[in-house]
Order: sequence, then C-alpha cells, then structure tokens
Amino acid sequence: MGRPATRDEPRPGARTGPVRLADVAKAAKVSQPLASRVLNDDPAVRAAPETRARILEAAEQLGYVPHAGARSLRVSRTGLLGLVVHDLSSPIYLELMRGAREEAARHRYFLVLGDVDELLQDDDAFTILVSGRRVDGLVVQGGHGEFDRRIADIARALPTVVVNAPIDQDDVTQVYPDETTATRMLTQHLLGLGHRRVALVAGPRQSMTSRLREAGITAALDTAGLELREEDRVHADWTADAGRAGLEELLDRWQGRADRPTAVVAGNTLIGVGMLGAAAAHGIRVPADLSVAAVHDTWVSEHLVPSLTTVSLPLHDVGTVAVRTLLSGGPGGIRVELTDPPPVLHPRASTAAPPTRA
Amino acid sequence: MGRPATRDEPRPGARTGPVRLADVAKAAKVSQPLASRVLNDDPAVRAAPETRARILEAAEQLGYVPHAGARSLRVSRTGLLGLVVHDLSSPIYLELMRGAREEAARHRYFLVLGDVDELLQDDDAFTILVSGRRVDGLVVQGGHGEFDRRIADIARALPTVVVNAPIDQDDVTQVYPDETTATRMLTQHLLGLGHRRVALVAGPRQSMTSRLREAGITAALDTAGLELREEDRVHADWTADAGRAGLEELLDRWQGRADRPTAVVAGNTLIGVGMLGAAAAHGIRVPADLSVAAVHDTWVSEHLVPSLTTVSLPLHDVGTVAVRTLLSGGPGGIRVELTDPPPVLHPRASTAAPPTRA
DNA sequence: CTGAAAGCGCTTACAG
DNA sequence: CTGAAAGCGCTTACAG
Repeated sequence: MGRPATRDEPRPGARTGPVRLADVAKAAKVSQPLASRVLNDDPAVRAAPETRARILEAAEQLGYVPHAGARSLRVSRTGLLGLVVHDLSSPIYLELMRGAREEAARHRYFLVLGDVDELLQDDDAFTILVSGRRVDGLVVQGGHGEFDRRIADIARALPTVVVNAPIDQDDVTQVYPDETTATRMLTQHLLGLGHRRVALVAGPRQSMTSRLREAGITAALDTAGLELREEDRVHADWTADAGRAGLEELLDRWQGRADRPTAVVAGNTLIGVGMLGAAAAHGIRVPADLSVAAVHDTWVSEHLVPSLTTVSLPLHDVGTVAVRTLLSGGPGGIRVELTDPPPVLHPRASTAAPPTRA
Repeated sequence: MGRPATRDEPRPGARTGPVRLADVAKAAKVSQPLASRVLNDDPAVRAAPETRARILEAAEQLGYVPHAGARSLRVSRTGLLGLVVHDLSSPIYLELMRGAREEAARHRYFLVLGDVDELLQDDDAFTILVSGRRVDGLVVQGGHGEFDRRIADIARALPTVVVNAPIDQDDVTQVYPDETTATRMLTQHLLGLGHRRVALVAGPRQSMTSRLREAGITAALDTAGLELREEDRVHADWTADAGRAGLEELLDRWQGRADRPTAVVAGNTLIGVGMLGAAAAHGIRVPADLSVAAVHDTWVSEHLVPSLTTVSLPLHDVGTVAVRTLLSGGPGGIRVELTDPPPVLHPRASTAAPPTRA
C-alpha cells in the first residue's frame, strides 16, 4: 500500500522517469485538476464513486508521489522544519530531537538539521536555511549567547520556536521545561535523607537555565529554613571535565573543615558524571561521604558506579510541544513552561543519608 | 554579507513578500536570464563588469535568496540528503551524524532526518521521503535486519549509501569502519598486558558488525597461539542492560573455577558500561580481578569509574565519506572499508596486568 | 553573448 | 461540480 509499485515494463512510446499527476489523470481518463482534487481529498468534489476509485487506483498502480518541489512552489509550504541544535554531541538533546521528529512525522513533516555554530559562522548556510523558504519554520535550541541575540531577527523572517532554554526575547515563542521544580525535587530528596547543607556545581554563570535550576534549590532550602551559601557554589561548563574540576574546587575549599556540605547537586548529568570521577579519584566515597545528584536522566545514569540519582525533565515533550506549537500557526510570542508531565525523580545509589557527625 | 537585509520601507505600489529573481533583474535593469546567469556564475557570461556588479549589488541589497522549491522543480535537485538512522537514542551514532552533516554543509546540502523503524512501519512516510523526490540521496544506517532487505529496493529508486554496518547486498554502496582492526588492537593491548585468556560479550549473533569484531579478536589471539573459547563468549543486545546480563552470565559460568579469563572485551561501549556495573555489583574489582575493554569511545568512557579502555572507530569520517561518495555521483555498488584514519586505542584504568595466579 | 519564450509539476481561482 | 487556463519562481534550450 502506498509504496512505489515496481514500474511496469516500459511499453514502447511510454514516458520514462517519475510518474506525474498528468500520467495519473490520463490513466484514469479524467482531467488533471480533478485528479489533484481527489488525491487531496477536496471536500467539494462530487465525482462518481467509480471515477474516484479509478483515480486512486491509477495513482496507486503507477506509484504516483507528488513532486515535493512543485507543490512547495505552488502552495508555498515545504513540509520541512529546521531543527537547529548546538553541537550534536550532547546526549542530553537527543530526547528533544526525537520528540520533535516524531511530532513532525505525525504531521507529515520532516526535520532538516541545522547547527547553531555553523549558522553563526557561515552566512550562506544561514541565508539558505532561513531565507531560502527551504523550511516552513524553525525549532531552535536557545541558551547559546551570541545566537540568542540573533533569534529575534530570525523569528521575524520565519516562524520560530526556541526550545530548551528561555531567552531574553519577549516576542519569540519559547518552550522549555520546568527547571525550577526539577531541582526543587532533587533538593527535597536530599533534605528528606537528612542533609542540611547542600552544595552546587552549577552551569555557566550567564546561563538562564542554570539560574532557574539554582532557584529551585534555593527555594527548597529556604522552605526548610536553610540556604545555599555562596562558598558552596561553583560554576562549570556543561561538561564532565568541568564537573570534575568543579567538585575538586569544592573539595579544596573544604580542606580540613569539619563543617562542610554532605551533598552536592550537579547542574546536569555531564557535570555529575565528572563529579563522580573526581570523587573516586580523591577517595571520597559516594554516597557514604558525599551524596551526589544531577539534573537530567540519560542512558548512562543508572549504569554508573554508583548509579546516579537524577531528576529527568520531559525533553521529549518539549520537542513535541515545540513542533506542535510551530505547526499550529498560532500567534508568536508565547512562552510555555512545560509543567505537565512534571519532572521525575530517579533515586539511585549516589544519594543516601549524610554521614553521622564524627 | 549575504544575510537578509532588513526590508526597505515598502514604497507605495511596491510588491510585498519575498524578493524574486525578477525583482533583482528589474532593479539592476537587466533581463531575468542574465541575472540568473550572473548569480549562478555561468562562465559563458561576458557581461560588462559594471553590469555584473549592478546585479550582485541589487541581489545583495534586496536580500535575494533563490526559492529552493522553484529551483528544485527546474533542475530536479533538492539540495537535501536523507539521513536515516535507527533510533536516535544511541550516543554512538552522533559522531556519524555530525560527520555527515558537516560534509553535507560543505556542499551546501542539508540533511533530512529519517528513522528506520518509522520508515518500515509508515508507508506514507516512506513514500514521501524515498519517492517524493524530496531528497537527492539517502545515507542509511545498515545492520537492522528487516530494513537491510529493503535497502536494495530503495537504492534502485534513489542514490543510497549504507553506513556503519555492511549489509548483504552487493549492488549497494556501503561505507563502514575497519571493525576487525579495531578489536585486533584491543585484543593486542590485552595480550601485551599479559592476559592469556580473553572472553567476549559480543553483540547480537546475527549482526555482521559483531561478527567482524569477533574476527579481530580471534585473529589477534590466533597470532599469539591462543583462541577464543566457545564457553568464553556470550551474545548481548547493543545495550548496557544486556552487557550487565552478559557479564553476569560469564561470572556464573566461572563460578568456582580457578582457570578463567582475566579480561573481557565488550562488543560496544554500552555493553561495556553495563559490564562495569555488573562487576561492581558482584564484587569483581576492575582491573585488579578482571580487565574490561570496549569498542567505541564516547563522552562517558574516560569519566567512568574506572575509566574505560576503548578503541575508537572513525565514525565521523564514515559519515563524511558516505556523504562525499553520495554527492560524487559515481557508480553504485562500491564498498568502502575505511582504513584511514585507523582505529585509535585509548588505554585507561579498566585494563591492567592480570592478577597473579593464586 | 544575451533576451524572449518555454516549461519543470503542481494547485486553484476562473469560467462554464 | 468540473475543465481549461494561469501561474508559483526558477533555469535553459532556442533564436537572434
């Protein structure tokens, strides 16, 4: 069904090459417009059932598939959305990509892959993708400094949804997860285990995402009458290497101090993985000496040693909702903080009750 | 440069909407064909330098970008390639995707994302992508059973390159890494450390990739006068969970036996990660009791505890070469086993000399 | 070498 | 309701 039938043996004089609408019309002995309307389910058509059937059968048998370019030229819709991500190497955004792709497929749309850095550096690539009417809209990963500032320009030229990180552009549609609730849950989990002093290896200082995550921690601590001390927080890139360095910095600060945090939150899973490595390298037992918990649940979280306590954000749904919002054609400038489904806590072996004070 | 200029204030009577070639021609006071030829660097053009300059400037100032659909209709080239992968969740194929995307970008091509499973299940999606002249060619991830059998059909309709895993279709162009050399290197590393008996948690039994990897191990052992015993090999899916189960199965077999392997090779990094987890769970110290090494180097390899010895395959280059091959328009049916760059060994903490016999 | 004309394949006002 | 005609924006034989 629907798959390209093996082309019939070319009869002498038969046209070769892909099947066009004209071929279908001729085979079904109807006009080309009627064939078009029937195939596109035009409700205004009143063709006799048998005519209709003849058209559908001809299309089926010839393996007719409309030429995407021709249709796009006529209706000025491409059936393509651009997905512009930052550096394809991060495992964290795969879920978002999957969600976006699946939702796009549901609408018979395809996703074209773009890269933030390339688009910033290569004007031609930028122009072709954004101004070449190559795609009907763009899903752009926010939170990347220089690029964020250009997004408003892009949004003026093309329907655009920023995902993942809120950016400072009010007139741009944005979809992002509930970061604050996520870290609040993570912190409450630690408090529930008995921790009273919690440290943070945060993301970059300028990152809005990082700030939201910190807000969740602060809120949870505040409710318990506690606070996140300035000295218990370091900033890191969103990488394992930086996470390693971040924890080492904290360990340095704690040198010889009896009164120190018993748990550390990692700004994301990569940072968390680096922290586990640093802890092992410095003889800090997790969770006996120190509990570690991170934002994002990835394939590796449960297989680390010790397995890593995380909170997962609904990134798949962020992708889904972003594409749906884009294709809904509604007004721009909407901000959606995705609260449903909520973040999910995954308590694992890296968190436990704090060591009893010596 | 090249970026869409902010549209001028619309003068009364001015046409609104995107700039067309006709607008450029009019502004430069030349015919539309001449404008087209100059903008496309037609070498036959002998226009006066000032005419040429006028055209380029008009295009620049109006922010002209050719309509992709219109051009595609005319020249029957879309400027798009399909990248059909299996399940976007695997961290292993990100490198391949990056390589493919970068090379495509170099040729001003964009990548459209497809999914193997979806294409198998959704005839419409399949038809639109493959027969809709939506893309000029396809890079398809091989090694996925049912889909492999359909690839030859696809290749008949559209230039196609299979990447990553060789498939059993001689007339289809294929690009894959040198799996055998990779595992040979890994095994030689273990032999060099003094191991004499090496076990394997392999990929699925039917996987060609898995067979090639096993061949490399066997070859290296053979050269050293050793062999991979049947009892020292188990098969697993390409997942961490399966790797965990795989090592547990081996540990079971070794129960109470003095003479047992001192090193295990993991069919890929996910399996390796699962194995490290299983070892820790069962009190097997890595590398003191057992060395573990895996195929593929991912972001997490060096941050695991212990850090995981791996061999990295040039997946980035596989992607690059696949796209280049596709765009070269050469004949099909070529098989490229990528031997340059060669696999790279990353010796880390998970491998060491075998324990001295009690 | 350049311009006027044709046409890629489709959809949709426009007549009938 | 349906068919003949127009036209989306581009490139390229075809004349000049």
